[in-house]
Formats: sequence, C-alpha cells, structure tokens
Amino acid sequence: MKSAEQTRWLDERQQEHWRAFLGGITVLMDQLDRDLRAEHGISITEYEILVRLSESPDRSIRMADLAASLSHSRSRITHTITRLERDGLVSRIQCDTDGRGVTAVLTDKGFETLSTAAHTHVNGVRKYLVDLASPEDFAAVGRVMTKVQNALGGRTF
Amino acid sequence: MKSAEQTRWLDERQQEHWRAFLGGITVLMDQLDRDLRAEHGISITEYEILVRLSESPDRSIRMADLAASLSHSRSRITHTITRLERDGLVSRIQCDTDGRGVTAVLTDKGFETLSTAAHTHVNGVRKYLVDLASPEDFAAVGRVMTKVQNALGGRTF
DNA sequence: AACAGATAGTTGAACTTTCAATCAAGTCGT
DNA sequence: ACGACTTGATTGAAAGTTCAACTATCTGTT
Repeated sequence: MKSAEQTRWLDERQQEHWRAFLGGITVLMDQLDRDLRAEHGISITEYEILVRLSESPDRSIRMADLAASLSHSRSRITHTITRLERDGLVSRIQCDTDGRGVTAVLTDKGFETLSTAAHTHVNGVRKYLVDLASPEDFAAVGRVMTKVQNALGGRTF
Repeated sequence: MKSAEQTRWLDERQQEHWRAFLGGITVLMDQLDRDLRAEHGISITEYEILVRLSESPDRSIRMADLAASLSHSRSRITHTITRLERDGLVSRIQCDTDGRGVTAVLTDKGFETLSTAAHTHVNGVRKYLVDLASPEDFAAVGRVMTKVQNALGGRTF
C-alpha cells in the first residue's frame, strides 16, 4: 500500500453485504461439514476430493491436479489423501509417465461412500443455499465467485 | 433423509455456480488471511474480532456475544482471545453483573494494529471481490448470504 | 432455602491446516 | 553428459479448530 493514496472504505451497504458474506460462508460451510461427518464420517474437504475422482477417467487424478482443482496446497492434499487412504476410500498408485508423480484412485468403498453421501450433501446445498435464493440471485453469486476465482486462481503456495 | 423421496440433483448450471462459490471462497479467504498475516501478523479471524471490539461501547464485548456475532464456537473464541491477549491486543476483565461472565477489551495496541490493518483488509476485499462485481451482483450476493445466515444463524454448538 | 437445569467460560486432547525443509525426478542450456 | 534449476510429493512441527468434559454461576420451581 502506498501511503500517498487514500483507502476507499466500504460504504454502509457494502459493509452489510460483506459481513453477510463472511457470516454466511461460516455457518454454511460449517453446517455442510457437520452433516457429512454426522451421517457419513467424512469432511466436506474429503467429499470434494471423492467427487473429483469419481468424475475423472479411471476414477483417478494426480496429486498436483487435485490440488489445483480444489485450490488447496500440495501439502494439504497429501495429508487429506493419507487420511482417505487410511480409511480405505482412496488408494495411491505410482504414475508411469512421471517418476515423481503419484495418482490418487477412488476405491469401490470410496465410490460407495460418495454415492450415499452425495444425497446428504446436495440436499444441504439446496436447503441452506440454492433454494433460499432466486435463480437470478444465485446466478449472480456464481458470476461473482467465478471472477474471484479467475482473479486469484493460479497462485502457487 | 427419507428413503422414499428422490434427491433433486443440481443442474449443470447450478453445479457450476456452486463450484465457483466453493473455489472462490477458498482462494478469497486464503488471500485475505495471507495479506493480513504478512503485513500485520494477525489472522482474518483475529482481525474480525478486533473490528467488533472497536465498534462496541467501551471497546469491549462479552465472550458469548463475540461468539454469536462471529458465528464461532465459544471454545474457538476462548482460544483466539487467549492468543490475542498473549500478543497484547486484547485483555480480559471480569464481568461485574454476571459472575460467570468474561469481557474482552481492545487495548490501545490492539486499536493501533487494527487501524493500520484495516487498510490492507479493505483494499483486499475491494480488489479481490467488490470491485470485480457489478453493484447489482454484489448486492445479490449480500441478499443471498443474509438469507443463509438467517436460515442457519441461531445454532448452538 | 434447596434442588434441577440451563448458561458462561475454560481446558486439554484429537484433528486439520499451514509452513519450511527435504528428497527424488524431470528439464534445460551448454 | 554435466550442473543448475524447476517441479512433484512427502514430512514433521507449529498453529489453529473442534470436541467432550469440567467448573462455576445463574435462574426458576417447589
């Protein structure tokens, strides 16, 4: 921040929106996480990984791609996959084209867990978010957050 | 979930919006936190507490009210305030009307830190979010997240 | 007054994420 | 083919969060 330039503070309305945003994501993510843990024993982070794997050819994705896809650090992915592997939902295989590479693969048990957890998750997303908003407003949320992702997206950790 | 009823999955568009939302809040919160830590040595959670205190009469708020205001658990507030107290930004005083009560008070040093950190924070919120969206879209975000907060708001931990 | 139950806050352990350091394998320029 | 550099992934420790258990105080009922 250059000291010469004045900071443009948020006006009252913007501040309200920003605080609603902060508070909203806090309670929303917390509730979705709680529901998944209570009913299926997985966190929302783990759930998102299972989803990505299930949609991918061979139900497998390399660690770095998983990290990029979720905007998580490599380290975080390593730890999370370690837990998922311990629980038998995912397994690791060596990448044959790159000696350094490791690929995470969804196991049958992982797919089973995902299949049932998906109901809980989607119902939550609807009940706590999608169904509360008008389609236009929800689309606006999508537009805005897409821009945020694009603006901050390709960082390295 | 009753097994009789069918889960209404998200359509492709809704799914895009939801994923943008998830990815967006991840990179946004991460960046705002990083900026505050790098330039002022406080996390975004700590920053939010300082803000609430600074706006309150006597620059002080009771622990439970702080928890409610941030949608954090009591335990989390206790730990965070302990850290802020260790760093001299906040101090604890006994509540005189309720023997169980503890009130967190912003110190002068805490106010100083907040005063400079606020520039960093607001500039970030603008650059990474507010200025990327049209006023209408940002207002829509505010509307939606207000509803989320109201729907999930008053939970106990 | 005394008890039951609710509320405020803390504590310590378990769990998750971050951070910096490390190791192995790939790429590039000479 | 050598060294310098980059990239992919892991590791262990530190920082932060959650969870369940606990103490202390308050409130309402009898």
